[in-house]
Amino acid sequence: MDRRQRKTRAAIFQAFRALLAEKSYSRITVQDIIDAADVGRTTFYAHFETKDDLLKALCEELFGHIISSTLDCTHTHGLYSDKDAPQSVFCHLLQHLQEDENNILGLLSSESSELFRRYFKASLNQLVQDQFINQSGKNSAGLPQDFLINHISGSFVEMVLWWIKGRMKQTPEELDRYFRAVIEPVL
Amino acid sequence: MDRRQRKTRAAIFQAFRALLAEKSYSRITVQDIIDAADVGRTTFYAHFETKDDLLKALCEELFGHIISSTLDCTHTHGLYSDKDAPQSVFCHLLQHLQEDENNILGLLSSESSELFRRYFKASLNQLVQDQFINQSGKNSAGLPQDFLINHISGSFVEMVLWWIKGRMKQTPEELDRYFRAVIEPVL
DNA sequence: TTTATTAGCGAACAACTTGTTCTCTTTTAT
DNA sequence: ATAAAAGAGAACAAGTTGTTCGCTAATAAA
Repeated sequence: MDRRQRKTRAAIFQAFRALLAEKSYSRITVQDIIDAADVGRTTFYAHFETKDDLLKALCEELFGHIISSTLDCTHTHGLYSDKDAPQSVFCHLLQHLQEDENNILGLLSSESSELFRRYFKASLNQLVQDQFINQSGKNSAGLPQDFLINHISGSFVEMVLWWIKGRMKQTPEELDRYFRAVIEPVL
Repeated sequence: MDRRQRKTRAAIFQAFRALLAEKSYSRITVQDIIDAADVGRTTFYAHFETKDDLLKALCEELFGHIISSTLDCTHTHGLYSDKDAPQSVFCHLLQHLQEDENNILGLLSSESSELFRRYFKASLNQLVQDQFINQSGKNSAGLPQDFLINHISGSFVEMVLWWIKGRMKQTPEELDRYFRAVIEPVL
């Protein structure tokens, strides 16, 4: 890929993140983005079809990175098979999120970023589903598998949002304990 | 209130709902609404400050109705105190949602209706919080109370969305059973 | 190093959206 | 019957979107 393209793409992403940190997605205009990124209008539309397209690309980049990195640690530890492992998959995820604080969390907490939430959850769904299918074929209490998957990833997203709104006072380890407490009983 | 105002307000609400059923909130313009409601531009802005304001009003109307109706039944049955009551609070809620299928569910499932989700969850939060505070002062496993409240209402919203996406194949009673199965263990 | 290719710039553009401000007409309450 | 309130309708500035022009500069390949 052309160096110019890389630079432009990076500039747009960075500008977009900075803007997302200060105002809600729906109020950010393409004009804002190209002003902040200091690129021409034409250039923006050469890279992305729409603003939504940009958000999608950003989500894929961020979550793709986090999830794949988390999946790596899955090969050694199961989802929750090793009950007292200091590094459960979800704890790993939370740590990543904490590290990416400036990038991701502003995004997630900003109102109306429904698209962002959707990508986050979609990534989680896949992660959880992989774990369920590869590991335990049994679902407790006759609950539909997709219901359970949805419940787990949905609860996780909700928890993370709650965490952010509360200014992230808890450590990833604490949060992980909370999450285990409400999820393990249903596994 | 003036009869004209009532009629106008109703027309706008109805037009708004119809539009929400067919396209996403973010793509609905004020122009669409006033065309569908057949009211003047001035009239719309005399009633609502912005489009968001309209959504807020609609949410308050819909959820206010459902929640308060559900709260009534709370006085007889506790949240889950009467374990096998045919009418738990959540089941009650789900039945209401099913009845309002055409109105509410299209709204909730439509993409980007983050505001709508927020109001739904805010209403639920209050409902759950009331139950928690009035009823049992003990939270299991040392989980923070607001975490638990968030977990419960968040899970409920997620479940409802999952329900809708899956074309509402389950009955409210079935859903209620699912929900109890994943929530009761943490109470 | 030269050259063809590609990316980006900047301006202009039509089409649309928003929210406001007029004037004029109709409905309502009293 | 009449004053007050609500709505219609048109016009408006300001802003947004996505596209299309040439024109310039960076890049990769020869």
